Amino acid sequence: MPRPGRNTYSDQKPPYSYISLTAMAIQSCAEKMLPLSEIYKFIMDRFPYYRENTQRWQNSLRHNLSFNDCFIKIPRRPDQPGKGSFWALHPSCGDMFENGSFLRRRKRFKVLMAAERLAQSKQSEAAHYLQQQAKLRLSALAATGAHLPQMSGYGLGGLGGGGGGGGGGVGLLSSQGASTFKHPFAIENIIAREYKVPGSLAFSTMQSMSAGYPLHNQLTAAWPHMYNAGVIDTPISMAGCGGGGDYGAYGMPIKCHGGGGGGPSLPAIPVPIKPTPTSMAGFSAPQPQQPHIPAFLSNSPPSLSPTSPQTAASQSSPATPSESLTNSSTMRSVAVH
DNA sequence: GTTTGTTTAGCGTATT
DNA sequence: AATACGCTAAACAAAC
Repeated sequence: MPRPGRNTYSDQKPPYSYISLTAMAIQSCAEKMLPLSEIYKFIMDRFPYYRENTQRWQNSLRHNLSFNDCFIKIPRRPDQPGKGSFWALHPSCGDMFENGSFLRRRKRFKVLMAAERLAQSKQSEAAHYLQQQAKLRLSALAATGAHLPQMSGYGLGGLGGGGGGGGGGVGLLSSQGASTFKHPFAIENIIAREYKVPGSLAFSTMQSMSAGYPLHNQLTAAWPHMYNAGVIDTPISMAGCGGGGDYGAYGMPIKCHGGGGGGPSLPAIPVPIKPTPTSMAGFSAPQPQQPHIPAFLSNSPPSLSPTSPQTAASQSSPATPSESLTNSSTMRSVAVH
């Protein structure tokens, strides 16, 4: 894998797959979701290589978005007209690149019903598992959500030294606290390792990260009214992107427009775009109002990107994702490797 | 008309 | 060798 020079890939093709690039773009945005056009923009802004042959790579990128389960499509809200939906990362896709190569994933990410998988083994175990998951989710949400600004789970809370910290100890929470978590696709992690971390160490770093990230927190933050109104029942309610979430993964301010701070926003209802082939028929989710919280709070040491901040990736005002996403089969699924 | 999204297909490469 | 993954191309439909 070519090792690009510092700060720029010049015209060389970046050593990242489209999946990586897309994930970077999504992660760079405070809302952790971007419309396709913004993903394009991010990639072109950051990688000059992709300023040419746009039709070719953009077609490939779209293919990847649709084809790979690690990307979730989130429809726009009705009051936010625009083309296309928003794209987010599947909460459980964090360890796709466990082998440290962003050119080639360890294994293709696919969603599969956790319960189904368990049911394949033992029904009683499945029930026990689901009960435990529900408890852990409650605990994790209670421990983190009450204090964390929206982005704290992505290490952004560390920008201000505060933010999250909610901390550890409970269930899925690691001792390092949620505020230092950086999603594997956060560009700090993706690019920083290029310069900072020898491969093996980077791998362990990646491996230390859990297989997910607190998407639920985002969702809750994005659509607090959904929760407050009882449309979605959740133990936490957080501020929107105006509440400290104005920084992207690069430490750059990210404009959170539209519904960000408190604009009138009717939530679009994200739908499970990629229903798992194995349907949930015959199986009822244990706690529909208690979304799947992956072990996202298993933190990695904070890594600073040597790359200078460039552009605030997103100026879009995404439709805030809905809890229905977490209730969907998508959220009840697990990464299957 | 353009953009977005889905799907299928083929090929090359890496991994097992 | 078989399989998995990534990339590219293309066709098509839907939305804007």
